[in-house]
Amino acid sequence: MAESDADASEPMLAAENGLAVAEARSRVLVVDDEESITDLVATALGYEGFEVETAAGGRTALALATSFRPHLIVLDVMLPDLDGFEVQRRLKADRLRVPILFLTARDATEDKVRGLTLGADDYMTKPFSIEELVARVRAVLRRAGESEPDPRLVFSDLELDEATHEVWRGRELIELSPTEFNLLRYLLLNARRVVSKSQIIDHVWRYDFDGDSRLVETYISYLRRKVDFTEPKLIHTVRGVGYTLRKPRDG
Amino acid sequence: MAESDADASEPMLAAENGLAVAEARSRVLVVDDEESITDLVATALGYEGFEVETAAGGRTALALATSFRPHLIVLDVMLPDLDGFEVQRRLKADRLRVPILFLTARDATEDKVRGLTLGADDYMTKPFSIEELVARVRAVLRRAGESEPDPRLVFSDLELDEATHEVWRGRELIELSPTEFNLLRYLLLNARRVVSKSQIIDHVWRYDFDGDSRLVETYISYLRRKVDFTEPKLIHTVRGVGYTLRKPRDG
DNA sequence: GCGAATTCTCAGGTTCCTCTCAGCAAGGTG
DNA sequence: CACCTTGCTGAGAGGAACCTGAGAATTCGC
Repeated sequence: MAESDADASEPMLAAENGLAVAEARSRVLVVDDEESITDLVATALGYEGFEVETAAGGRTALALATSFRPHLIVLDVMLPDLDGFEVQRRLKADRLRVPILFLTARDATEDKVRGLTLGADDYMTKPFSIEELVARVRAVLRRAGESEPDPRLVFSDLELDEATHEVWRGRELIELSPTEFNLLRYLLLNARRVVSKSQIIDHVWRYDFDGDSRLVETYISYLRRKVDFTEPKLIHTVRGVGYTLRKPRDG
Repeated sequence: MAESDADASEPMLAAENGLAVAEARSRVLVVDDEESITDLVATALGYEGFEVETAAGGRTALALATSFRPHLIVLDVMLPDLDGFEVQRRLKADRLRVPILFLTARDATEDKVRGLTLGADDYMTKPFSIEELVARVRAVLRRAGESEPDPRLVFSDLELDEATHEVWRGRELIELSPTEFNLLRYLLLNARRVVSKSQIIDHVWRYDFDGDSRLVETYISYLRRKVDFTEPKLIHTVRGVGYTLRKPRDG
């Protein structure tokens, strides 16, 4: 009986699947007064391997900024006590240089938030999709110099660059709409694994989407036409279960 | 990039039964107001080696959550007192982080259940099949306990991967329909053990299936044609009793 | 605000799957 | 062997899951 239960000393990186290898866990602070939002974001980021702390207001956030020392703050602009910009100002005043990903209501913004994308900071409008949030968190950390995985997702001759938002099939550059891009990225992140339609909806669509999950079929159809027009076919239906990226035959 | 190499020559030394390695018994709490359901699920999970407790309502469930300290809760959404989501909310409020597998009626879903496949949680629609429930319970526990390698079931040169839904016989990739896949998984889980046709119906088909158990013969026939076309034959009939996976030599 | 791009809904068509049945094969028993 | 029981498998009806084109609704860019 070989009892090597200690630890799998062989990291055995999952072959083709470019799945998360042990990175030094980045700490993320999530600030929003709606608990459903902090829950959602914390769950998603926690599952992605981040160390997460949450706060419901600006003052708590400032306190945690010094004790938890996050590498990034996901910060709602609208807060009951101090608004997001005020939090940012005070952090700067305290010489705490930490990049911020702002969350804002869909309409309000435009002017105030513009200019944020210049520095290390970025912003997203609510409601957002989980996959997009995760992608931006990684992007901001990458810009800020934290070590983050290569923003290139590759499977067979299909290639997606998160930084430039370009997609290639072989030598051909493909134009995708935002949703198509996000769906393809999700499939690439889970290459070879079968993902169900509800998983897709949960990750790729905005969290307030309440339509039919059959919409996924339509977008798969779009993707097939745009990126899977050639052999080998990569997008496969697993009837009754979901979809998967897979090389046909002797993968 | 070279095509996939490696594997292939793996010695396949799971000669003996690739059956469940003894895990520290996980505790599962099953909550449903129909006793027939809790009975069914509790029996099945108990037989799979889980320590099981049941509750008929939300309040009892909450009480047991603290005293029984389950690793996972199988929770009906529709309950007489507190509904499933309320239970989830209160657990969170109490800082009891326990993953939940929700059970919902077949139609009701889509709207409220959305978002559950994000983190550790998951859901199933009623009526379900026992094997699928067990598979999901394991999947959720695996996710919650941090990633184990791909859940592969192996017997002789027959191999089934639950994550990618791929089935191999030797080097050949096999296409299976959902029911065929579930049946084969059940046989693999019970490798070398003889399972009767009624056991198969009870575990692999939805619990409200009321057809003839001779249907199993048809599916065994399909499986033989697809995965047992070569020596050594692995699927064997035990006349008057049932079926079993077995290598011809031993017996 | 207007046109264009994108997202989403819907329904017809298609493919594949499930399940039933019937006739034949194989094992068991007198 | 004759007979009976049990299992095997091909054929096919009906249905479920899926695909895709067309167009309505929404959002975006200017």
